[in-house]
Amino acid sequence: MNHGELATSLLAWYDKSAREMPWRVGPAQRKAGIKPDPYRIWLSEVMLQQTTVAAVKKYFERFTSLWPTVNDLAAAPDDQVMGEWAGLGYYARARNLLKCARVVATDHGGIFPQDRKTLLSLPGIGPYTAASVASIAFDLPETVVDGNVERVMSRLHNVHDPLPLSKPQLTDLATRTTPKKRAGDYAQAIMDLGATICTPKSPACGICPWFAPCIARTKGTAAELPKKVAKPVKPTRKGFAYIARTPSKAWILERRPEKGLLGGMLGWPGSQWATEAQHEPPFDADWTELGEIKHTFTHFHLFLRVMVASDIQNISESHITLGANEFKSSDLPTVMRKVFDIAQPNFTD
DNA sequence: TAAGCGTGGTA
DNA sequence: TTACCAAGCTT
Repeated sequence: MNHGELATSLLAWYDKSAREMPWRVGPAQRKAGIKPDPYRIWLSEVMLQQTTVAAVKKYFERFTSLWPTVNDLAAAPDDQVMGEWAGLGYYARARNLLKCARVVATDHGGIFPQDRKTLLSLPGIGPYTAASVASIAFDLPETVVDGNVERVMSRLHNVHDPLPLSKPQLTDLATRTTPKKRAGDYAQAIMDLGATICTPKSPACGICPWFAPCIARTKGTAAELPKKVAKPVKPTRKGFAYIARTPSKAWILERRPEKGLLGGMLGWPGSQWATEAQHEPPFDADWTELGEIKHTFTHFHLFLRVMVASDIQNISESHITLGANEFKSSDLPTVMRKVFDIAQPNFTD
């Protein structure tokens, strides 16, 4: 089966089984002349970076409700955007999302550039997202290469070289299969295929539109591809988190530095996170230990002992105080929300 | 260039 | 319970 036939058979499958998503313009709608909104495509693609469709849906609805256009988002306050992103993870995405929105609003008159190279120059847009916006939003024949495409290509061509070493080869194979027409539908089709049929474990080869041409299926190696370089074991770190309020019942928090872990997010004052936990309170108080939370980040496990105190007056300038009307635990990154959930019963009024 | 960067679902 | 995994980008 040649590349043209591969694309044709995949598009035929997509025409009848495309999944519905809040940001998606389906194949029937496209044929009726409906074009996607580039802002919504870009926003969804940034949210979908390393994140499941199920997790993204609520955030996408919330963001587009609050900010229907890129100009609206560009005008939003940083703190509000970070708070709305809380829980979705990879917070550099939110910071770059705002930067990108402001570049598009200011330098491009609120109109997204269409070509892949200009898109690639924008904050938070890398090779995958540039190709996905160009193809899905503008129907340009660019090739998306995400984890799904890597997996599908490695199986279709029975590539046993491990990722990420094999990525250039898989990218080349994907590029040769991308059709000049209906590139947007094709990009979504191949990712749908990876997400629903050519899954990491137990692929459903029996109902795959590429059953016949798939070499790994023929050889019986589909489920073991793609090979990946083994990842190192995650180390464990420990620390303390400190929750307290002022006499007027305002919560005492801090804004984390822009760069690094949970950059730009709200958090509770805490100790260093190290091999052994060290009690390093942010201010003198009668601290009580309430319990411990466990949280796993991309590259380490964390145990935090939750300490509480009341009626704190000696606040430093590095702290942020938020009254009951201003503070929402949903503005916190998940690890900090876990800490709050332990402490909250101790603060009844 | 390889490491740093979240979270929730799943087996 | 742990390890793996998901529509990656930045430095």
